[in-house]
This record gives sequence, structure tokens and C-alpha cells, in this order.
Amino acid sequence: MHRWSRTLIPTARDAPADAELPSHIFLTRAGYIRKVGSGVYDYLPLAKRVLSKIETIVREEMDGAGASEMLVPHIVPIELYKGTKRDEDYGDLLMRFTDRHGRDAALGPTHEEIVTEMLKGSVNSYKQLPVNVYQIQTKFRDEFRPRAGLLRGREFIMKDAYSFHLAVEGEGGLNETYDAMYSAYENIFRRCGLDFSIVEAEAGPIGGSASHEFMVNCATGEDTIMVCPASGYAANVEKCETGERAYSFASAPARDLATHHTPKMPGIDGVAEHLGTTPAGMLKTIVMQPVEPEECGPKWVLAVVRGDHDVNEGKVRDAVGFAVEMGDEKSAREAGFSIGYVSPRSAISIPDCLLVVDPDATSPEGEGGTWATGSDKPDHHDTGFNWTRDLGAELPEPGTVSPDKTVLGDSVKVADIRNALAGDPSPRSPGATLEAKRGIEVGHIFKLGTKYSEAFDFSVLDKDQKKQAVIMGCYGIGVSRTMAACVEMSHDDNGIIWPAPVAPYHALICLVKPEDEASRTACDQIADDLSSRGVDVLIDDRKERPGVKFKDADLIGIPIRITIGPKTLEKGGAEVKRRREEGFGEVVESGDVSDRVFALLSSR
RNA sequence: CGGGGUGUAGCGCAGCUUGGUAGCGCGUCUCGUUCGGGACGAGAAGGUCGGAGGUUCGAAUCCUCUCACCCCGACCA
Repeated sequence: MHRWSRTLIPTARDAPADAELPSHIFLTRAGYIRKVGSGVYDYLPLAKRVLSKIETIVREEMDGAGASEMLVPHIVPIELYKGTKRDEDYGDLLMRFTDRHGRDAALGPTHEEIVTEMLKGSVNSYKQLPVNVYQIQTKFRDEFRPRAGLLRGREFIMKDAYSFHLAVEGEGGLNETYDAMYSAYENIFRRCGLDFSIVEAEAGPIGGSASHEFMVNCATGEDTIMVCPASGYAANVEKCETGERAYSFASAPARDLATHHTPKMPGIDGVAEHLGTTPAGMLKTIVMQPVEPEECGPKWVLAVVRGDHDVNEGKVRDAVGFAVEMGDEKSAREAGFSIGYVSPRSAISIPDCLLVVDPDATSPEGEGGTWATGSDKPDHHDTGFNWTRDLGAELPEPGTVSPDKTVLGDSVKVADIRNALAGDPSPRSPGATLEAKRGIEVGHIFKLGTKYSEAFDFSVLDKDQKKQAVIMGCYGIGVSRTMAACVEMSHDDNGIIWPAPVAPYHALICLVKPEDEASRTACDQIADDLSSRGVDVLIDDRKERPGVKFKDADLIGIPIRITIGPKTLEKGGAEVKRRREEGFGEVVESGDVSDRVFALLSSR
């Protein structure tokens, strides 16, 4: 139980000019957070209470799922990152500094390395596996452009867990823990009162294979996710598959190939306008190359998508069977590519090329059967390009492309290689189409594999006395971001509306007239009653006008407001109102208030 | 890292073009009247105008350098 006059809740009528999103505006105005520097915030008492409640839920579910809490240093010697090259991969995101002895260190952006080191030093038998350890700690990532308050700060609070296994499958295997974490995360976010989606995701710079993201559904979210309403399939845009799409190269050309001079037109929009077409009437040909050229056939991979679509590197990788990256511009020019003006014909004229075409880039929609494309010479584009007439190579027969199928031609493949879009066919439910939604990522679980254990030479002897690299998983939750996401998801024009499980207090007693003896007596009795039943109570005992108190009550968003004043006492008790309800609440007899509050809290 | 912008009282802003010794609203403090949805009146406190250098009799204002912060893009938990 706290009294407003004795704690620190500096509410403000105006938000700082740079606050744009509701979570940033309200958390600041309601006295939860205060900016200290770019992307760095104070957590004031109200915020700390919310964070603690989220952390408690996290701890209960993590412990319940067999994980053990620990804590590693915030500061990590830079050598640990060199082992995995993440000092380079993270680049400037890694906040580095040098101590008085000239030793380089970093503020941990996440702690795979240091935890792997820790386990390596303490686990050397398969009998000690599996193990799953976690911590809740401040992380630091030196974002170039922090924004949106707590949603993308530089310093943030994160729960990160790391599991270690001898095998992927079976009892004690990675998948078992991964599944346990999956359901623990579902429990955590459900208990936090969040509306969320679970989506399939690429692994990102952290490395590894399978992963899922937990996204709070929210229109202001920074991430786009694709969902199939029929099957429940959901994935982030980078990962999202599309359903079967038909393709055919066999359209009859209605016009001849013609070359146009298109100097100094960087964007595809500008070129399309100049040629009298739209980006959807053009082909975009991206020159890519294998990451490890020695281990695969072709030197170059040309990915062709429609002009208004985006090539997806991961999908190209899956289609060709080896990892690819954007082609190095210098060596691509040396090989003969007119970067910026490449057409699919370069795949035929330049040796060692593999051509991969997205179904939507085969036969154009509408009349004409031809595309606008690059001319394979600087400052020129062609119109009237027709695959069968103008490519000069054998093309695959018409058919369909589904996520698990790649159609092979001699030197031409057709495959899903672009980012999914709203309206695309669902990969899981024939006839349904994908929808795009926005979300805020609050949790992410990865199957890491052996990337870190191999880098740190962390292996154990198995039953057959064979040395085996330990298999890892890692599981993160943005704790401070979860707090902000709650506000993004649940607020109105007047302020925050906390879900009860994470609210800083369950009930706010608004003393209309704190100097009134009878009010104070009733208030103390009700507060004691509630506290003894485990309800967190904040008493607004400030000598303020009622209007100010009600405005502040709405701002800070405590789920239940109990108003006590001479008028309510006259009517026999106190007014009880939910934050999410408008107007006046109901007057409840003083002795019944705690029962009433308890009932409201239990009914959500 | 590209493009744009802003630094003046705790918060929001004006003043800068055309140099003359700093102002408004909110908040804070005192007194009085008010008292269930951000009251009213009277009074008060609070600023090396981001920093350094320069021009000038005189700089918040003009010039140079610097630092910080923000927005869009790229990137990203």
C-alpha cells in the first residue's frame, strides 16, 4: 500500500515534443519513465512495479518449464565476441569501451558467448545435460537511431535463456525444451493480458535455424506479419511462404523488343514512368553470388521478380540450395553485368549463371505478353521483352510453384523467391489469402544448433564416449518492451488502461477530500481490507482538486478506481469503477468494497 | 551512414529575418475564494539563451567551429 503524496509519480499535462507513440507519450506523461539520454530512460516507481510484475510472471513460467535463473556480468570482454566474429557482425551496435589497463570490453547486447563459456567451464559430461539457464538483465545495443521511447531504446531489460542439449530429438533434446519454452511464452504473454500472434521467423544475425517470434498485435507495431485467417498460419514477412502460384512463360508477344535511352534514372518508379509502364510491368533482376563459391556450381545467381516485388534472400537460398548474398558490385561489373540495367538475358550471355524466376515474373498480367526490363548496357532499358522469344534458352513448362517445390529447367528455375504480400494465396489453406498485420516483437525463441558451442569448442562425451558439440537453443523476452507494448495495445485518449496482472497497483483509492476525517477512516479500513487480501493499493491522498485526481487516475491507468468522499459516504460507502468504463461507477457499501473489487479483478 | 530540423525556466513554445541587455502558457511556491472531471484572483521564485571562438560600442539574434537531441530513409530485439 502506498500513498501518492509519499511516492514519486510526476504526472504532466504535456508530453515531450519528441514523443509520438501512445506508449511513449503516456508512460512519460503518467510519470513512469523519464528520458536520460538518447534511447536511455529512468524507470520511476510506477514503471518499476510494472516491470517487477512482468518479471514475476516470467520467472514463474520459466521456472515452471524447468529453467533456472542465474546472472552473468553486464560487461563482456571483447575476446569472447571474437570467437564468434560477432564483434564484427554486430558492428557499431556493440557498445565498446576500454578500461584503464587498455582492455577492450563491451556492454552485452545479449549473452550467448558468456553463457556458453560459463557452461563450458562447468559441464563436461552428457549426464549433466540438458540444462536451461536464464537471466533477467539490462542489455545495451547502441542503435544508430533509437526511437519510440521504450520500444526501441538502446538500454533495455531482457530475459534471455539458453538451453544446452546432446541431441535435437528425443528426451532431453533441443526440441523438447523448445516446445516447453514455446508454451511457457504463450502462458507468459497470455498472463500479461496481451493479444499476440506467434509467427514463424528467420533466425537473423544471431544465427541458427528454426525460430518463432511472439508478436503483440498492434497497428503501431514496427514489424509486418502475414497471417492466414483460415489455417492460423502466421509468419513474419521475411519468412512467410506463399501458396501455389501458377506460372507460364508461354505468352504471345504483341510487340517487338525495343531499346530506350534511360539515363540518370535511379528508381524503378522513374524508369517505369519514362517507359510508359508501371513497376508491375517491369522485371527486376538482382545479381547475387554464393556465399561459399567453392562448394557449389554457379558463380552467379540472377534472381528475377516483378518490379514492384522484393527479392527474399532466404527464399533464393532455399530455391538454389546454397547460401547467397548480394553480388559484389565491382566483380559483377568485371564479369560483364551492367549493374542497374541487368536483364534475365545476362544469365545466358554470361557464363556460370543460374537464373531463378519468381512465378509472378514469368508471364505478365494483362495484354501484350511482354515486360520492360534492363538492356544489359548502361543507361538503357528495353520494352517488349518476351521470355520465350527473347531469352534464348529453354524454359520450363507451364505449371505451378508451391513452397516445397522448385521447378527445374536447364539453366532456369522457377521458385517462390519474393517477400509475401497481402492477398497472396495461403501456403496452408487452399483458397484462402494472406493478410498483413502489424505487430511488436516481445519474444523470440531460436534453435541455435552448434554455432556457439563449436566456436567455443564446447563439447561433451556421450554414452559411446564420443565427443559431441553441444546443441543450443536461446529464448528472449523484451521485458521493458513488453511494458510498452501493453500500453500500445491498451489505452484510450485519457491514458493507460493496464491489464490487471501487470498494473502497478490493482486499485487506486481516490480520496476526494483527504482532510475529511470520515473519508480517511473509511479509506484506511478499505485499504487495509484490500491489502490483507493481496490487492495492491495506491491511495491518492494529495490535496488536489477532484478533477485533477480523476484525470491523473485515468492517466496512470490503474484498473480499478475506488472513490471515497463525503458524497459517497452519504450514499453509504464508496464508488467503485473500472478504468475502462466511462462515467460514474457504482456506489458500494464500505464493508463490501473489497469483495466487489476482488470480484472485478477475478473477472478480468 | 544519406536527407531534413531543433537546442531559450521543470514541460510546451515565442523572440532571431531587421543586433540594444529575455518573454508567454502550463507547472512550482505564498495568501484568499473554490472543491466529483486538469478552477479563479493577487503575489513570488526560477534562465551563464547547448558550448567555444569571432565580428561589434553592444550578440539569444550575424559568422566559424563544436556538442547534443529529434524526424524521414537505410538498419534493427
